[in-house]
Amino acid sequence: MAIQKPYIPKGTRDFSPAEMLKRNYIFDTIKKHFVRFGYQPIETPAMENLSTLIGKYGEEGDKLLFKILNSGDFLTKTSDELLAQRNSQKLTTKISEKGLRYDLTVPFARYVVQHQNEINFPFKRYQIQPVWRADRPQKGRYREFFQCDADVVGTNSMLNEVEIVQLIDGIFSDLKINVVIKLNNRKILSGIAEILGQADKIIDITVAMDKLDKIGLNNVNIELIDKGLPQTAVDQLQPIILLSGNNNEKLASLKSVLSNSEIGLKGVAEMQEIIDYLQMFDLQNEVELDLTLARGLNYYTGTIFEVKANDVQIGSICGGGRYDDLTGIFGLKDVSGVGISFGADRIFDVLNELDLYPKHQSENTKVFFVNFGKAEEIFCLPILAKLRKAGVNAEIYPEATKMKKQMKFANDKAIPFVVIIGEDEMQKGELVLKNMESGEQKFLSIEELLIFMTK
RNA sequence: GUGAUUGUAGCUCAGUAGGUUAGAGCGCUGGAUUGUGGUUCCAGAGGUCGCGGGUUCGAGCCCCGUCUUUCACCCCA
Repeated sequence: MAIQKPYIPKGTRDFSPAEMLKRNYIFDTIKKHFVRFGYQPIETPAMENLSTLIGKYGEEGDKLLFKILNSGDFLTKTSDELLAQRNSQKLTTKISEKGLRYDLTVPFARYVVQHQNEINFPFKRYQIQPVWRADRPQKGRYREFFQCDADVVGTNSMLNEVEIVQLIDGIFSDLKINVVIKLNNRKILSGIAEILGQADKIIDITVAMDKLDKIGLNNVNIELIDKGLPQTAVDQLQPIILLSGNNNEKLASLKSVLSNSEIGLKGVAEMQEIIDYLQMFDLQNEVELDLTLARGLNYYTGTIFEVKANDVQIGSICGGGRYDDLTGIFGLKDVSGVGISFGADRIFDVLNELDLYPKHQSENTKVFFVNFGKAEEIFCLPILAKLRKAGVNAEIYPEATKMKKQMKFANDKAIPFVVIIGEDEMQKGELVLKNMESGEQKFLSIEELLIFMTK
């Protein structure tokens, strides 16, 4: 058989032990904060029924779903007529019934409906799992990536939004990434469209406004005209797009601009409540009310969150919002929820670019024993057992090879301490502990080693 | 999905106008140093030039296809 060069599918990646240490640091940090706010873990299958997924992410999203072929000889059950049509979309529904999940929110909605009688509402759940999108890969964009979601359903309180901002702030402070936390409210956007007399064009308006940073005001206006907005409405929109000042000033202006829009005022009131509450806390990162923030309008109905890293050019690393009726499509009405999703892979890229990882990863081996032979093994193994029992990650080289090779092994593995026990040490009842970073060595008794490694 | 772009040693990259035996740095292996890694010195190993086809006396280099990479748009974490 011909030898084939191994490779992995487009947009996917392998992660080495060193990379996994870094990734687990991210996951552990995020998880720690989720738990601290009372979120509980769930997991859902990698694949869902296509009927669960299709139509939830818009037309674009449907195209990006990975579909799984049915088992068995499905073509024999397909009519010649259908095959002759060569209509991929139509054929797909006959030969594929399952797909890989596209995000964690829709599977969560499905979960809530399916398990509604077991769930204790308000239900706070977190979920850290991979999702798949048949997108064309580019920077910060993969076909398989992890999302870390925290959502709470069954409560309308703005307290949830306040806590989510605290959660975001806590996580990125811990990861040492400087971010700006952007907030907006879909109701405010609706109000703006309403006072412009363009309620039906809300999506076009917000999508265009969202590009302000990227393409500039002129191009935004061109796009608005392009989408059929009258010049008068565009003119009326200008002061809103360019709204400046601090959050309270922005809210005050909005309040007067939106005075004739009930929904708009509701949005302003919600935002005001969140901003007021947040003033009680000493947040590490900037919180900014940004009217040009649009995001997934597919299901968001209230607050919208988005987080951007200040020091790295990459898409948003975290985003979410409130949805009033996510579970409605699965038959459970009036369950409001709000959630946030951390993009672990982009956070990984940001941390790599800024090299913000802690020096020593707690998952790594802390102390390494050089192996000199049988007698030394017998002497060392009980010490290793004691260390491990005390919670110290420890290992011994499995063979009595050249010391140089063993030292290099420990060095390559970034192990901070090496214990050397040969004939001399066994006789004297002491051991040599080498600090691999400073190169310094000292003699210790076994008891002293245990105390040193566990402190 | 649209338009570009990339691929040569484990990694980062040279490779002249198409010419005989494809190079460097880092890494790797061994030695200097049989109880000391990370620094230094010496030596060595390592290549279907992404894959398939074509043009040519001759292709890493030119042409076509394909896969992959990166980027913009769309959209998004």
